[in-house]
Amino acid sequence: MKKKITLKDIARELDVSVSTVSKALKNSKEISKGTKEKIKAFAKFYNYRPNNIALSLKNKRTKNIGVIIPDIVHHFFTTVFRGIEKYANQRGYNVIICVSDESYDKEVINMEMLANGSIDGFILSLSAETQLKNDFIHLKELIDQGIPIVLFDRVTSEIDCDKVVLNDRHIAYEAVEHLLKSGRKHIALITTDSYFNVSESRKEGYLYALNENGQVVDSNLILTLPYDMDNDFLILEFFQSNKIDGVLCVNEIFAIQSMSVIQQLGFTIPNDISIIGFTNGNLSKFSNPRLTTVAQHGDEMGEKAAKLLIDRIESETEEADFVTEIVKATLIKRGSTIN
Amino acid sequence: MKKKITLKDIARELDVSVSTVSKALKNSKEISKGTKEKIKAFAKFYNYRPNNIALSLKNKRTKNIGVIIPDIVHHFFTTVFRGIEKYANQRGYNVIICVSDESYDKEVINMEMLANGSIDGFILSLSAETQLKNDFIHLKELIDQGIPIVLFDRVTSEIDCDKVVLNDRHIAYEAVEHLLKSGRKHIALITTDSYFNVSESRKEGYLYALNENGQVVDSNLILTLPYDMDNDFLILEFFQSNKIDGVLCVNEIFAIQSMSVIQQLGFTIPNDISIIGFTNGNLSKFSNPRLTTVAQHGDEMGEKAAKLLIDRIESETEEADFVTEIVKATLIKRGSTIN
DNA sequence: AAAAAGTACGAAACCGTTTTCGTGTTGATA
DNA sequence: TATCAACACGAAAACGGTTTCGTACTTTTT
Repeated sequence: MKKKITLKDIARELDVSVSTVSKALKNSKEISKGTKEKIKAFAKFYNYRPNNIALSLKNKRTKNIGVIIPDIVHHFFTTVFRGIEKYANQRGYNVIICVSDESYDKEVINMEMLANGSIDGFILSLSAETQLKNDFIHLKELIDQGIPIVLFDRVTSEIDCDKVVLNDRHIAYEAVEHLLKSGRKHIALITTDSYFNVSESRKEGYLYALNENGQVVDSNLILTLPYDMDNDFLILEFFQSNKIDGVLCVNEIFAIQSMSVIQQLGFTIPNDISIIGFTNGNLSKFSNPRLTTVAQHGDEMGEKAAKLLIDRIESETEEADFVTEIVKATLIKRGSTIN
Repeated sequence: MKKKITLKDIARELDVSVSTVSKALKNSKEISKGTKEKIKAFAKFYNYRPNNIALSLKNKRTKNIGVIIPDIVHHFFTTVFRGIEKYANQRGYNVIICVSDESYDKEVINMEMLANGSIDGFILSLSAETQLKNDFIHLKELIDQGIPIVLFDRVTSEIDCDKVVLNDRHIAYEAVEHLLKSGRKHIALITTDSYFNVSESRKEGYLYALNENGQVVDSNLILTLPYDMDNDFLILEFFQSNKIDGVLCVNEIFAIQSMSVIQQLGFTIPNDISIIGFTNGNLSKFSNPRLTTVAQHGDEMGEKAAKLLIDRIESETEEADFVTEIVKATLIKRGSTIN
């Protein structure tokens, strides 16, 4: 077993001091050419690599960023994470990830675990429970300690920090307009409980599009489903008891479930009923017909969030103003709507 | 801004030594009751938390584990990761994740970045390129340095370490038997290039099941597709030019693509052709008909891998023998086969 | 009353780096 | 020949903890 070699080991073997070794490896001009070469050769031969932990302690920089997301088995979050990881790696950062599981307590515990020196900053998307409780002291305390935070997607106006969000309202508007343009008259919305700020924004876009186009809003055509439950029956009932020719769903699963129910009821898509979903994941890509959907560009959100965070971590000058970056969603038109 | 408080700060304020503070907070009997209470109260009031980095340096234990996976936007890997994260957190470990992107070089770079003190051990699934090159010196070197490694799913016999794998061969056998029992005679296999050990095992199971049941193996009925490409046309051609009444696909995407092609060709599922896939993700759950598939129990694999790793990290006694744990897959029977 | 034992704390080393501040030696300058 | 840079290196502090060992003081034992 070849144990990792330290500066001290090199110093001992070469009969110089630790400081000389350190300087030689950093190419300091204080050290003579000969000594430098000798030390470098030795270090290379024994594959010396400085110990990250010691560096972190010295520099008070870990080069780690913490990511807290509500769920990892979820297409959107994984794409965001991929963007974060890719960008962070490019800048020499590693990513520690914790899953809050939509729980306030886990979010708090995870953040506290990491905040004691393990990371230089956080990127997070609020858990459902946190949004419901509307309690953000844990975030405030960390910010108060000088730890930078970037929120993405599920954000809150209660916290003053950098944010990355989707233009949810506008893209929902655009989606509904797309339905209207193909002659749809009875457009439904299938959404989640409104404590998700994203659902709320999408609903606003939906309502706005109807109003702008002189449609009356029928509240019966808005179905609010609990998050992540088995709601096939509710959806079935919804389509049975309402006259609907177009639907906007705030996520991919609702859209696929609706598609299944609609086909079960003997309607054809998109002729009888058009559907648009959110999230351009495998479900949308491989459904039959292919689902028209809103691509949220998670990778881009992740990269933007990571850039904001790392820039702030590395900024010497205190406190640039906080910014909110808006990622523009794209409506991907496929077979579930008439184009 | 309330900076984090250190032992030194407490010592200074309370006019005692750093060692006294440290001992008091650890409830050492060396310290008098009064002093302990005073120090604890102060620490609590100022919300003292020991610095993880300093602890890591002292203890030579980071309480971090490194996870290297080929892809994060992938149902199976995310479920494994969820299992790892859940178990590791329970035991007080954090998880640093790096994505190799199926690239050998990235795998090496990521591992080297983390190996210099950032983590206590690795859990990884080999990248496609690594399996293709069949080059594992990076793993060997780390093991040689005393860093424990656990391989899962995409493993290799070249490396002697703890492993967690699925009983791929057996479950493929079982899947094919399920098709045979419902009277299928012409069972196809859609698989990936054989440098993936898992695909190879599944193929073995397929062949074995046919042989055991007195079926002749028709090599035309084995379609090998490049990984993660657009192969709709190849699949179409495959079903057009062969008489097939049952298919086993080594992943979910191939299964869904096949389903789509089959339906496009006017066949009905499962009556004309039965399908079985691998991975019980959303695609399988929400397809039409629902896909009979092999549940790989990623969560369980992740938990097992994390347990193996942490046990080894924390084992004082050197070198227990390496084990290979086998997770039993389950065939989930749904509408794409006849039961 | 002297010796032994117990109590409560501090000093210092250590983990692996970086960095500041000497310091001894050499060669050049006045 | 005394003075002064320049050169090449080492000692030590610092990051924030833990832990071993020493010690002054008090209490118990003989």
